[in-house]
Amino acid sequence: MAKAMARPGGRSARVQEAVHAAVHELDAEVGRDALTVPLIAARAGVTPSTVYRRWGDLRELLSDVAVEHLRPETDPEDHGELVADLTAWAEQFLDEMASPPGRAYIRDALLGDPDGDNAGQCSAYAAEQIDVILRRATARGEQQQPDVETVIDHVVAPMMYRILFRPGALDAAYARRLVADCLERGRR
Amino acid sequence: MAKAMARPGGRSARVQEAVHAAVHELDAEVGRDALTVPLIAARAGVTPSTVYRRWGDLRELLSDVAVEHLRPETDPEDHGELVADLTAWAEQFLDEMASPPGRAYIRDALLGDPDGDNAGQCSAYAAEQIDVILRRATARGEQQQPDVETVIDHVVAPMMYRILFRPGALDAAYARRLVADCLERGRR
DNA sequence: GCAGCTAACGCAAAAGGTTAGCTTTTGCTG
DNA sequence: CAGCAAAAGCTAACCTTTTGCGTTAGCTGC
Repeated sequence: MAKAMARPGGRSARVQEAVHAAVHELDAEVGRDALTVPLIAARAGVTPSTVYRRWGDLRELLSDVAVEHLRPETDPEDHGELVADLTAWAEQFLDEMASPPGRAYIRDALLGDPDGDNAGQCSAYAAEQIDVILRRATARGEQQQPDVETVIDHVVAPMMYRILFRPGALDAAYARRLVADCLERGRR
Repeated sequence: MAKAMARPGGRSARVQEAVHAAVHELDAEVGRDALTVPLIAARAGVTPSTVYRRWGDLRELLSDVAVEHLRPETDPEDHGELVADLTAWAEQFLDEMASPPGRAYIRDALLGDPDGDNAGQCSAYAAEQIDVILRRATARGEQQQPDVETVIDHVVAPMMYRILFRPGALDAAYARRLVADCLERGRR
């Protein structure tokens, strides 16, 4: 997330946008590992010292950009039933997060984040999506749902843990199993 | 984890040890953020280029050192019963990992780890400890245990997820609850 | 609108970190 | 003990990062 700006409108906002755009462009052109602050600054039409003063260093800048990529663009799809909604969402989440670019964004977001704000934001995104799904189920009158924290602990956390700490492959079946276990838990 | 050395004995080993020792000393003296490759190299009696050639950059070196810190020193304590063993281990694990130095080591380990080897090693440490606890329970004749993967998914993963992605506080009660839920799962 | 104020940016120089080519040392092997 | 190759030393160029100072641009109150 962008740092709180004392002057949200005007030049500050333009600079921030230009820098973020430059990161996107150069990431696509030269690749994530070849990014440097002077390179990004030149593309953004800004001096390097501006970037250093605003973001501190390259890692914090990339962390900000990564969080933008991890923000979900739409609400989860409605399949008419809690199990289906949650399963579909978990499958898509795992698919996106476990992909090479997904892993890179997660790492960047966690990496350049001294106070944990960006990481907290990532978690909040997932929590919001889950909350939407659970509220929908409530509106339908479905009973015995788990709460958001339970879903995070038993569905999101295992997937993220494996993405970060386990080299191996992850498939949709794993996501389905986690969701099934989690819902069964609430019914027993 | 140290890179595989073509010549495990002799100078290579001495250099590696000197550099690791220098990191430990300087970390204590000047603090984690003031560490630089030239500084570490000077303390280790080595030229910077040696460090760059062996480790690539500072982050990979710190990642290696962090994994050493995260290696458990002893087997988990034996309390005579699976529930007690697992609960005590989880409480201690959470306590260590959620502490400021613990978080710093986790971040360092994940950070300078292009291929995920170091992160995998961290996960393997936890898996080994859990395996010891479960084998003990088997030896006692306790039935209906979860397997290692289940404990990782439902106990380790939630704790690590919250440490990494949630700014908030974590207490021993959370660890106890996760263990209790996990064992109950196996018994239903 | 038009001063006055200050945060944010540009510029440039200095300091420090990183890389690369080449030489020397060191440990293994026959 | 002689030959070989891996690893470390050395040095110089390169790039990144920091820092101080002058300038611009957006707010605020009149």
